[in-house]
This record gives sequence, C-alpha cells and structure tokens, in this order.
Amino acid sequence: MILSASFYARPADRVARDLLGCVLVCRRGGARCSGRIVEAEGYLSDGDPACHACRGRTERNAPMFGPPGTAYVYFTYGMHWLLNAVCNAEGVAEAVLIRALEPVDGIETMRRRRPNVSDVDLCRGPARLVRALGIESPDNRRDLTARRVLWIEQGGPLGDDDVIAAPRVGVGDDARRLRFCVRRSRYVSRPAPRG
DNA sequence: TAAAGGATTTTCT
DNA sequence: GAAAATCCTTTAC
Repeated sequence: MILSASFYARPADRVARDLLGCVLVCRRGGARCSGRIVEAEGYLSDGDPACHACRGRTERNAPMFGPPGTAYVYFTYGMHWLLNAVCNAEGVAEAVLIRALEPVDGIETMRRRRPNVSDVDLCRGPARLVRALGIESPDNRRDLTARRVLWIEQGGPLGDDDVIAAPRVGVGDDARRLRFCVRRSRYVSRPAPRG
C-alpha cells in the first residue's frame, strides 16, 4: 500500500520514525528498484539551523513548503543529490532526509549504476541511495512523488530492538537544536552519531 | 580500521 | 566569497 499524504502530514520527527521499515520504490528508465528504509532524519521547522527552510523560502527549498508527501531532491557539495520527503501541513517547511536503504528489488540495476561498490554500500548513505535508484537527472526539481516515479510503500512492524533513536548535532558550533535521527541496526550510513 | 583531505557547484550572504 | 543535510581515496597506525 502506498503511503498517503496524510501519513506525512505530521511533524517530521514522527514521520522519520514511522518511515523505518517502509519500502522506497523508484521507477526510472524501465527499471524498478526498491529498498527498505533503515535510516531517516527529520528536519523540523522550529528554528533548526540545519533545516534548509530556517531562513525562509527560496527557489531551492520551495518544495519543502509544498503539500506533505512531496519529494524534495536537491544538490549539495558540488556532486551529490539528496532525497527528502516533505512533511507536516502545506506551508510548514519540514522534511525527512532518507539516509540509508536495505536493497530489496532491482539490485542488478543498482550494481550497474554503482559499479565497483559492494552490495552493503549500494544504498548506505543519502547520496549513495539516490545514485543507486537512478534519481539523478535533469528533472530532479519536479515532484517525483506526484508523478509516481517515486513512492514509499507501507512497511512491516518494527521490533523494539530494531529502532535506535539518536540525536544528531546540528551544523556549526552554534547549533541550537538536536535533530531526530532513527536507524535500524544494519546498513546505517555511519557507525554512531556525534554528541 | 580510522582519520584526513580533495572533489566540485549551487545557493545564499 | 564562503559554506554546504557527502562520498571516495589515500595514508597512517
């Protein structure tokens, strides 16, 4: 079952937790790839300096102000694309960064897209999973979710030991807020959060 | 195994 | 002009 907009119409920290175990599906170029979400990070609108929208709306972060369930894909560090799911009510700029997947379908396609990479590393990292799913393209700025190129399906229940809730230190020494990061035990993008 | 540094371009101040 | 929600390779231990 594909998650509805109402699933995302909540604070990003809650959505991040509930996205664990769900399956992210991407259909591009005739190939269908999917992976189970094992790490996600919520960015709240309430003064988080690491949130792209903390200084208001810009051309880049405009999708964050859109309806819940919108895909927000942006470019950073000169070479990486990152995927977010927009959360909370329309006009409230919150999102969940998808940080790592456990590959489910289309692994051969992922291997072609990421040659010379071990299976464990195919989707272990927010930029890595974007490459494995083939999301990088000139039409990144469009609403991939609404166009049904990209969607997230409901996952199975998680065990108590499956979920790790860890605060992540914000960007810069003056970070005033800890973001909420949730992970499962395998395929996490980093061994442990700082702080 | 861990740490450090380079790659590279968009965005905002 | 500086910083950025990162990744990959090299180097050191």
